[in-house]
Amino acid sequence: MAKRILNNYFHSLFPIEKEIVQNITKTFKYFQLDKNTILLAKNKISTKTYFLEHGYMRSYILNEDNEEITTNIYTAPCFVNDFLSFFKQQPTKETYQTLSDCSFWETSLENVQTNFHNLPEFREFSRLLFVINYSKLNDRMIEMVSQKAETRYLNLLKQNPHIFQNVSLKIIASYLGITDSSLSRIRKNVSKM
Amino acid sequence: MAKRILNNYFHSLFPIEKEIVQNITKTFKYFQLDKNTILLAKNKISTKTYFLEHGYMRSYILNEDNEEITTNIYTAPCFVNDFLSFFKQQPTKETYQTLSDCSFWETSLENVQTNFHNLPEFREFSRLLFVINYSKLNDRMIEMVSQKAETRYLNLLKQNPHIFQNVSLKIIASYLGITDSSLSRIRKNVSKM
DNA sequence: GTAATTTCTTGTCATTTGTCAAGTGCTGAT
DNA sequence: ATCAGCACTTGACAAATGACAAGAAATTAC
Repeated sequence: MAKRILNNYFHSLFPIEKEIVQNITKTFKYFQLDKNTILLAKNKISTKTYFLEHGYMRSYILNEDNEEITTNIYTAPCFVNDFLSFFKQQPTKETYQTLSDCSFWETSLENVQTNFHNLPEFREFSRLLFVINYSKLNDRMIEMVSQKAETRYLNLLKQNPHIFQNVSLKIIASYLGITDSSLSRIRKNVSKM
Repeated sequence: MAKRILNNYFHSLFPIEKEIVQNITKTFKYFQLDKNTILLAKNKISTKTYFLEHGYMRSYILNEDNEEITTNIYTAPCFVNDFLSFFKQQPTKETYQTLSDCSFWETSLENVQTNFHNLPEFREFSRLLFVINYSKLNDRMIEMVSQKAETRYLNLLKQNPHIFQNVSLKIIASYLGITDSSLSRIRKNVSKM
């Protein structure tokens, strides 16, 4: 499998030499998963870092009533990592599941550590990836506390329209922090306007 | 001013040699701010990293109705950073304000960069700090989407009772994503039980 | 192709939270 | 000492969202 998409992802984030990217990605291995497969289960320790090349994924937790709360929806191409589990080598609280047939590139914690210590460019890249993820999470949190469900729905529809063709409304609803009934009503309202 | 609290903070996070910590913190400068002072204003670029030694702070944004939404409440001792602004050198969306008289240690981006490149232990520390912050933010986000206001209030009261003695209920309410009226009613309800 | 399952919508009603306005009590400036 | 402003509470009502159940539509399994 060609690593074109993986390599391009590095270039899209910040300026970096082709040779360095190839050096970083040479340890990445390709694999595929069918729809509705668990990539990383709750309570497991993440030992790999994953790049989602094609497809859709989500992470979710179970609340006290054993309902699945979708914490994130991933649209390829992107990295899919449980930072806490991966870097602190502790069990994850979340479950990572494919929402469509997916293709991935993975590499081990050891390879990441090696690159991190040997390649300043990889450190820059990792830091940037961290910061971008942190920032997205912060934006999402601000959205959750300061905007009503309809606004959050409209923002998601605008920023990520594809997921509405590929992810069930029930999952999107739990990502928005509402029930599927409420989302259904909001969609009805919006379509009337 | 003695750097005891600052130095101890490093040791409390992970095992690290005393000499290395002293090497890291030798460039930190001490300063104080009165209550209700802006540490870092919206649209400014953060050029310093701050360690809050004593006191309480918050960060907030303005929503479309120009209401202040508290994004974070900081209880000393802790680092107070706008990661995105600091590491990408771009304007911050948030304003950082003291909620009590505060004392700080600060150092420049250049010093952080130098330490980051020269000291593997500092890289580890930074990564850990980042992962911890990311994880806290993720937990908060999950709480916001999956629990009702009363539960969020009770959790905050349990995890951080001090802030109720030091931060106004209006600010705490906006941190919890509700109005001050609602928080007042919730408190009344809870006290009845 | 048919049955089973899942997804999505909708109705009814309850609960939570917001909005606005008023009132009380505290604090700080002069 | 007084006044202005702020923090907090409360009441009345409105809006948003949830809970539950039923049914329609789409998808999946066999």
